[in-house]
Amino acid sequence: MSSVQTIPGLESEAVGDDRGLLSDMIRHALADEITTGRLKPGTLLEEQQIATRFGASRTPVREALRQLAVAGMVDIRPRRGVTVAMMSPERIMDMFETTAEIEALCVRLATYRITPVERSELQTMHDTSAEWVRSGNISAYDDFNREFHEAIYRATHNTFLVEQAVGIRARLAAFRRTQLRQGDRLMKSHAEHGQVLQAMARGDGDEAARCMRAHMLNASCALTSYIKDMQLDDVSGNR
Amino acid sequence: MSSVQTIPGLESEAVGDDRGLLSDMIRHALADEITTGRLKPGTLLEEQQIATRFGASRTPVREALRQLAVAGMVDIRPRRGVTVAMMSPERIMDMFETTAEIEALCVRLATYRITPVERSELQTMHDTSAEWVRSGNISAYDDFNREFHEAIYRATHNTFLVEQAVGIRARLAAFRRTQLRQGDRLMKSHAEHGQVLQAMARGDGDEAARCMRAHMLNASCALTSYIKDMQLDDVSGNR
DNA sequence: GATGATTTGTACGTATGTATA
DNA sequence: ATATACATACGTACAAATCAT
Repeated sequence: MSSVQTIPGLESEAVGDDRGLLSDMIRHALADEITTGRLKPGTLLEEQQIATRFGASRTPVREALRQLAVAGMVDIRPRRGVTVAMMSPERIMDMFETTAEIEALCVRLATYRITPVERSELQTMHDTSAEWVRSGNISAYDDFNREFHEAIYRATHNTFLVEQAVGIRARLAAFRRTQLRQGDRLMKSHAEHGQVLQAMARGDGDEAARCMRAHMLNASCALTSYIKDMQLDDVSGNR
Repeated sequence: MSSVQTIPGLESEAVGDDRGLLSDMIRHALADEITTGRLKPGTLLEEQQIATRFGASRTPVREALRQLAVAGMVDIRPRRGVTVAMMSPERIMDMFETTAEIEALCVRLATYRITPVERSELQTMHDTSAEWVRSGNISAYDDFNREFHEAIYRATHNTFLVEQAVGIRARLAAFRRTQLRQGDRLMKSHAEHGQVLQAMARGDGDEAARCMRAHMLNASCALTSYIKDMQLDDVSGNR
């Protein structure tokens, strides 16, 4: 279950950096727990508690929390503590719409700029994923899904855009994960990927964009019902 | 010269918070100096130096720098120091393209969702800006320009998208500022805004998006020549 | 509403790692 | 190549504010 969430700007260097900064380790750990949903919105994050948990002092913990705040994953109310970012249903929908639009944007650019090698890799990934659909391996499909979409980002050959897209996608990971369990979403998702690839193959960027937008909105709809259950936090949506 | 750059996630609370966090003050100050270009890419930022400059200890400075790193405004090389983020010409172009696409995206959504009041305000802003074009008041036009584009973001009624758009725009502020001085860019910019507004008035979101994309790319071209001069930093584009 | 406990915000000290002579 | 200098990374200490009673 390699749930390595790569949030641009939130990783210092490539893998293998074992003697990395403590604040980085803590930040990665917390970011992962937040994106996977293990740390639910509204949860208070006490510095000392986290520090002892990681066998560190408060200093690196504070730095980690401050950085997560910029990434929008936690909210800091000065002198009142840090909480996992509250996501109102409206905000979640806004984030989904933004993701859908940015993905559509990416796939349009990718259609015009993808290299033969990239196209081949993308198709291979897609074909391979059929196996996860057949076997109902949601976890594997979820991993593939991220790889698939990120491969499209990269095919834009716009590094900055890739970072933005990956960053936004990561922030919705907790919600997307469960979305695939809804009904026959897995199969539909696969089919929609196929449509996107076909439009890309025809070089029709606008159509690919439309397909992608529809794909994302379908995923969003599959999620809508679930979101309401997610709101197990009290009425403290305000301050 | 009210150059208040609002980077989403980089401000803790509304105005009036005088006894705010020191790290926030420092971060805002540094962010402003970086976005305005007063602090040039590649500049080394020493903790102690900044601390004494702000009459603070190194702790809040460190937190500020860490946060700026997540926002992509500085680069941190562990135990080697913090430098103002290097922007390669390729990266700048990537950022410009991304901005152009996101602005296009925003104006399309805005076309369908803008309220009559918002539409009126936007038109009024545009009309008023004609005065700055006539008088050649670049500073005033630059301020208006940001307001104009952000008003379009807001007209999407997607809070998250607004935050993303504003954040990306802010990171290009240093480059955009000078771009308006190029030739008759001021007048052209105004005319292009008018075309965008006309397309919006017709309810033609796709055409508005095309106009906006063209508008942004024109601004980008006006800048290309300038960017090369900006590269006064050595060949240390690598690590 | 006042007081005590807890937690955050800032300052400072020390060690480790990096750059330089 | 070794050693020196220096900046960073982390820990600890204290002050101030928030909250809980």
